[in-house]
Amino acid sequence: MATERTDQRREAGQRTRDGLLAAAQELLARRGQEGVTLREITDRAGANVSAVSYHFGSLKALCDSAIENALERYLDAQIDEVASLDTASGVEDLAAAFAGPMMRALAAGGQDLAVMRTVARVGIDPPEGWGRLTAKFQQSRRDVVRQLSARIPGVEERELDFRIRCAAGLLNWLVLAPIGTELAAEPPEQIERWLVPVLAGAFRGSPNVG
Amino acid sequence: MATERTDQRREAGQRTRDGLLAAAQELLARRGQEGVTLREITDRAGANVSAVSYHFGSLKALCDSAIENALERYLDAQIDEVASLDTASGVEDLAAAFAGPMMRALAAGGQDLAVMRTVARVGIDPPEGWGRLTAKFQQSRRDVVRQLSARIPGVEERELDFRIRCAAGLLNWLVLAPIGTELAAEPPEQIERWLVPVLAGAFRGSPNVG
DNA sequence: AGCAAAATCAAGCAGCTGTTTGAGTTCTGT
DNA sequence: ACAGAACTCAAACAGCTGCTTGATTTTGCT
Repeated sequence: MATERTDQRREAGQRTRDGLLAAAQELLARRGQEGVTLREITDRAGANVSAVSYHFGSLKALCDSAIENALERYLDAQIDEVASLDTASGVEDLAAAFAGPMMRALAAGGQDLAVMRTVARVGIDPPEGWGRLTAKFQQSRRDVVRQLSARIPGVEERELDFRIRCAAGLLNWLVLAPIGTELAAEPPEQIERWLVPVLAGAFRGSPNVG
Repeated sequence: MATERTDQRREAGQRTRDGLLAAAQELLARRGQEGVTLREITDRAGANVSAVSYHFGSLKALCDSAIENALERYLDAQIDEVASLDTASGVEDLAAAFAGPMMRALAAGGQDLAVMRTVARVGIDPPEGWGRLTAKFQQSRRDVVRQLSARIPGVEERELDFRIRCAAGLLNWLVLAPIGTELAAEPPEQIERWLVPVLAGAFRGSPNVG
């Protein structure tokens, strides 16, 4: 048979590897890096404890992988959504695009929400070595600064950057705190109808103060 | 001698009790409830491990006490500051008063900031029984809703309540996330000059959208 | 069929976790 | 002076932590 044929050993290995990643992400979202336990992950994934050492080297490495996955998925989604904005669109559209991935995950719940929670927790306790994604992270912010700068003239870039980080922080908070769960119980249209004005207002700032 | 005379035993007991509370709060602020360790607290406080059982009953009870202390100090400060607002003041003044305690703690650092971090973490992982402070917490929010409602007509109270919780979440985020540390390096006037417009903008929402 | 790589497994390791215990010290009231 | 309360302390406890080990099973290749 061709060497390209399905290698059942490697396939099974991939499956437990993915299961460990999924279980780790779920628990990271729920309790953060400090509250994650090796046995809890392996039990949930139906794997042996030594599978973690075998596939990832250590629990920390597994968590780092899970975090990196989550962060990359989120950043890609946000970068795409902001980049696809029409140049004629307003601040509200930018806010809606910026918050899009988070709002959808909030409404969807499940694993999507777990990914967002993991991302949000990383914003509080950043892992030591997250070098590979720092560039992508800063790119995302620079994209939004540019888009925002085109829509809100007369505010220097450093301040716009601050406002964007505030908006990102607020989104992270909504995903983590109980208020997010309450909000998720509302119909998705109301999430957007309530949240977008707040974000847009934060982007614009006070009208009378410089 | 009078029975009011200094009882050195009880005084010493109070001192280790307070030391344990302070150490617990410091560590709660830094690593959250999951990352706090009995021995780390007692080492930092220069006390014996069994002092925790003796004075509080358990590690969890000690943490609950520390959290309750922090939350009460914060809520009292915020309620006072918002209540002392002039009725002629605007949305920016309300935002400044609302954010006052947090902003000052951010600029001051040290133990004040640790208290705020503990408060912020509680917003994400609320302790099971925080019954005593639920009332004070809701009172604070109702006060701000009333003040905000007087300054922003035409928006229903439920939505104003949401905006206030967004503002509170943003403040909590600033205290916890690295951006807050960066912000604290700036002069205190700039913290206010940047943050108040964002909060006021979030309070007002979008001008063109209902 | 036979060999070797890939993957899984139960068992055990040292170290840390919160809590308990019983003896010890320090101070107060009588 | 003495009884007893208030407090501190070292030592031990069972249970959990992440990780390693050596054997075993499963699979692919010749």
